[in-house]
Amino acid sequence: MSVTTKDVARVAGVSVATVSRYLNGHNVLDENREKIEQAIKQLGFRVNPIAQTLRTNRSMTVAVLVPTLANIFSMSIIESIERCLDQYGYSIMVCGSRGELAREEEKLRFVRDKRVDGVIVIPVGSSGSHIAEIVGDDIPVVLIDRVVDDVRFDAVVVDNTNAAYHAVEQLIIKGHRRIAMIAGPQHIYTARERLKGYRRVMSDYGLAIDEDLVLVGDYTSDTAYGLVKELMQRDPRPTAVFVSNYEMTIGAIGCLNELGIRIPEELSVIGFDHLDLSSVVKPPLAVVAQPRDEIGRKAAELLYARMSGDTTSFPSLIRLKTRFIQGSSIAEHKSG
Amino acid sequence: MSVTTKDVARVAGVSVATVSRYLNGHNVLDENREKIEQAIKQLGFRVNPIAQTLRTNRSMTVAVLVPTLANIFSMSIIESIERCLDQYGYSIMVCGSRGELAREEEKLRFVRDKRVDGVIVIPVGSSGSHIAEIVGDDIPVVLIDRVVDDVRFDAVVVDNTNAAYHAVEQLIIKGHRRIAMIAGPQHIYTARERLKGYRRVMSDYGLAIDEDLVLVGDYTSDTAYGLVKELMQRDPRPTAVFVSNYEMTIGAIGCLNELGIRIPEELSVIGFDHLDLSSVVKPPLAVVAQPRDEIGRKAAELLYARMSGDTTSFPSLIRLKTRFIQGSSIAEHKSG
DNA sequence: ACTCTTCGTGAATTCGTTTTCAGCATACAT
DNA sequence: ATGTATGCTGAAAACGAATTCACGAAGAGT
Repeated sequence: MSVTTKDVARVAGVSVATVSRYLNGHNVLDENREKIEQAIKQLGFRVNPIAQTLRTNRSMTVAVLVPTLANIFSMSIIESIERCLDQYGYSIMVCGSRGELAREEEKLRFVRDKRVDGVIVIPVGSSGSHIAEIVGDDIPVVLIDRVVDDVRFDAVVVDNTNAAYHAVEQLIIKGHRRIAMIAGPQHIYTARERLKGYRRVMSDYGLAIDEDLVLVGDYTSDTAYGLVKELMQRDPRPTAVFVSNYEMTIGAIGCLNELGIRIPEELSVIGFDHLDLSSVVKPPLAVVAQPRDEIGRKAAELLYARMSGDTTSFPSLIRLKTRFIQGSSIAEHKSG
Repeated sequence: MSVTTKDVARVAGVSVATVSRYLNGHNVLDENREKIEQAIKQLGFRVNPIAQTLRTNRSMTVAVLVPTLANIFSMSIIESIERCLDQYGYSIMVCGSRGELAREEEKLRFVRDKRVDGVIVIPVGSSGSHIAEIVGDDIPVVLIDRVVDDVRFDAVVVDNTNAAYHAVEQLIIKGHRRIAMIAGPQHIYTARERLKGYRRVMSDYGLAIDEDLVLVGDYTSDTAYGLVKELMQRDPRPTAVFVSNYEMTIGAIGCLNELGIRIPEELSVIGFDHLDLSSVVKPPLAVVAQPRDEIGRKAAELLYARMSGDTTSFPSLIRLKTRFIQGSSIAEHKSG
């Protein structure tokens, strides 16, 4: 059926061992090299990566495991990982955990059995013991976006706390006092960190936090829509709001548009993630932008280093900076 | 190192053949079944999928090959494919062709060598002969979003021509005559189809097409930004514009906002794709929405059927309907 | 001229499964 | 009692590569 090293060996008049050595870049007599190259070309030989993997336990594949594929954050990251690892000859296998621990475990077992050489994962929970247990020490792991608190892994994250801190600080500087926050689900690392940033800056500026203005969503657009609706019924209303992820920003803006609330005259708004947004919304939205490409690239580079046996400064926590995009959605607030 | 069928066989006191038969659901003496199950549990045995693939040439994996990973269209589709095939025990391997034919070929060869059981691809060009040549008849292929004109493949697409037709028709019905279109690159199937729809409806309504109002972009946001800027310098200006993909819609809206052009008072706008957009933009944008989940699901189901040996009505072309979201970005035009 | 390395080689084994094939029961029909 | 289905079994041969090992032919050193 398909052409194997055995065929190549036969045609070239050498043994399969020599063919194999040639393929793996070992030394081969020039004479044999030529005959082998000729035979390979003539037969259209391509090495069978499956057989290779069975024998060597290396697959030149890394797994990327994320809670959900269909959001811009995951996708940009997957794209940049693919681009980066492609250069080194690695391909990627993507899996969705759908935010379920059981599925995360199941997928990890699956890719381990598939002999992937490395794993990049956005963990669903704050524990990583199951990850360590499943992939063991054989397979390098790099966490993205979130860290776990019980196992030491390499990780690439952004400085969520500072990002939130600086964003809210902008509002404070402009005179806002009643600043609301649409927070994310507190079982998710980034959501906790961002809320922490909010609390910290409020505290640092000596502002009391009205807990009625801190609404906890679930990182989805629909829920945020409802929360903002609820928020705008507070009396007195907040004069500004910080929304802490992309999907929720979408929902929030949609709601405000529908309520006919003018930005920033009636409400100053800072969104999160996704640059496009800031230009599409009128007025241009101030947002916290994550360096998505860089996250993916750094994670891929780090994983590649680990897969190549480089264990320098393990575990290394790479914390990237976010960027604040000014926009025009923040108004000066004449304090009262 | 790892525990194999041989170990299971030894512990259970049967032969590896019997273990294999048990694993593949063949008949086995109840007595042996019990002993094997016990041994498997005791040893924590997991079948090695690589060895399985080597032997059977089946990997329970399908490849998804798209021009770019990092856009919402690709990702939604990949997500729904993953969800669907996950049920059947298949996992997916995603690859990006970056719109380059050479890379598409290279990736196809790669996944074929990896013994994927099926391929779902958004082809970069309008020819599919290289696809047929590389994957041959062994591996089922389902095209998505675009069709090729030289080979018959199963395909799942949307009715781009009608989508554009109906969208522009809305504008015509509201009295618009100077209707601009931001078209996509004409080497891409969907872009051609959408432009065709525009031309057809204009012709059907007996409207002359001002070629100065048909600007061809490259499906990217930045280019569309420039094109819209150019467009608005036309004299007389168009009274409406139809933008024919998501990224270009982003760029167009961004530009219009920046120019301070009021929608729909000064310009009626219809965008493309991505529901979120219609709510975030003020006023809510009229858009043509593609049934992204359905595209992915149908493609996955079809591929699954093919992989299972069902060749009913091959090749089948599934053409899905788009949905027109009304929005408030279209004004009545008092014709002059 | 002699041993001692070094280098490239081929035969054979291995990776962990599935599958073929003959063998051996047992059950059934005659 | 004999013959033939039927059902399950284990030994062995795949699948296609990498690797171990012993070996022969050079080259180096004395």
